Amino acid sequence: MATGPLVERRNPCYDCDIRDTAVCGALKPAELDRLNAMVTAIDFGPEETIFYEGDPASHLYNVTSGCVRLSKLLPDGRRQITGFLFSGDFLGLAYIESYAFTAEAVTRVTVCRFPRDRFQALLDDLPELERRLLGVASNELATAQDQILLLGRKSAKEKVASFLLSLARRGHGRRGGGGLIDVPMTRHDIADYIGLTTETVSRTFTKLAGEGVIDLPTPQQVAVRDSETLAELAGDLG
Amino acid sequence: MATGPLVERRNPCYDCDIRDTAVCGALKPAELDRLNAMVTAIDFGPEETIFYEGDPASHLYNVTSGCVRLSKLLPDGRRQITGFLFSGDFLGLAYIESYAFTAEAVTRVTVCRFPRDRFQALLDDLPELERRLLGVASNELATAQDQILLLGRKSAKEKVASFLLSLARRGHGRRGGGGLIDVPMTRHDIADYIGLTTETVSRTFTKLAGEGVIDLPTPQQVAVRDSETLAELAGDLG
DNA sequence: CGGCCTGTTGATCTGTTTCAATTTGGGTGG
DNA sequence: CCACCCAAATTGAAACAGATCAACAGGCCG
Repeated sequence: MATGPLVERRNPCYDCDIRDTAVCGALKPAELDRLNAMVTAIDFGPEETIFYEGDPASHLYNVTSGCVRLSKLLPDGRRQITGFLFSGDFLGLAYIESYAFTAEAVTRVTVCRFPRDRFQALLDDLPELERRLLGVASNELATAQDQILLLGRKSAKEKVASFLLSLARRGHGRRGGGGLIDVPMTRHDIADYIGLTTETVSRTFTKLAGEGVIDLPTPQQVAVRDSETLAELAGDLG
Repeated sequence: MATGPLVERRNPCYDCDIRDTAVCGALKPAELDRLNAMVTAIDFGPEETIFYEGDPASHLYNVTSGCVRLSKLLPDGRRQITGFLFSGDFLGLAYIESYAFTAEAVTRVTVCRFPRDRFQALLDDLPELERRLLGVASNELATAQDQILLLGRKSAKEKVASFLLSLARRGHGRRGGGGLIDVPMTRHDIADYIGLTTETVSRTFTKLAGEGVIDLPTPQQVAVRDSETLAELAGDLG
């Protein structure tokens, strides 16, 4: 399980695919220059670690492609995945000295990395950016609360249905079109995200397929057959 | 279950107990005047509703005394409490049009209420305040992630231990001193917070008492006897 | 070609829920 | 002041969802 970046690139802002959707979208050209001057684009291979829980929080990140998982560990090794990030998602939003979770690449991943102190300084000059960050934080909070509802009160089937729906909505898989969901993470990752075991996740997928709600062309692809029922199973929106 | 404020008071900022600890602590006297001009202090009795999930998010709040619970409902009535708020806690942090959860008074509660639009306008002029709000959001996010870990991966006993520790740390009960924790919420509330049933919560309390980890002088008071063991059970800090 | 990781499926086990009383305690009206 | 009333809490027995233990299949890489 090697860690460390595969590739580093300077001045990536000017040909950024996601500039408008990410926090940087708030910036005027001159401001973008300032941001660009402090950013490094980095690639990570699957299973590589971006940072560990407890590391000094020296950088902020923006995911520009791929899928990242955030996780926390209990002393005995039990793992909880607190979130999956996709292209456009912000990472490292925390006014604390060290990261509260580990961030690892699920697929091949590209991130933009900003030194925290310099980003902070930029924030002082750009209330626009800070406003945007507050919006990001607010969204993440709402997402976290949906996940709390899921973990605390939903059955295995409801959890899986909710998970698939959120993937369908957020996962920027290229094939996102006709109800075909790209599932880049393993059953184990999914289990650690929705508070189940690998076996239960697998069984639930199989059962949903048996009921005609989904198809499983491959383990990494889910075709939604009956989105009506899937949404109903999910209970709420999430 | 009557709702509605018991008492309203204007210009409450000048004799505010918690001004320094709350977000308002960032303000200079002249700025405090502006805030004071838009704030109303409101009292709620136990079980009264401050706002409902889905209501237009017209106000922001600061809890100045008592205990508030935030909850979400599934269509069939299952409830998940997403958090308890105490004196000094901010409420309504959400850049969205409607509240994502219901807020209800657990005890008698006093809140300071700000109209959202006017508060927003104040924010435009006071980057200091916005910064502070970002800090609040960041803390809430970290707390939410701890709760996700608890809900997804901890046993009933670990959940209760973690809950008690967080109460001991956050609950501003006057008697907070010598390991005596004030537990203002019912077993049912606790259950809906940590993803269990009332019965399991009750049994777990009893068991912890039987093991000499805690004492239960009354259902609303927990005396920590062996904080070492309690912390170990909680697993992490949370 | 062989080994390994991921996923699936089966059989059993168990922590927690569910269902069902019973007890406790605080508030109220006589 | 006391007796009653009701909600909250506790305790017990039975049921169940999901975990655990175990075996096996398929795909990918060396």
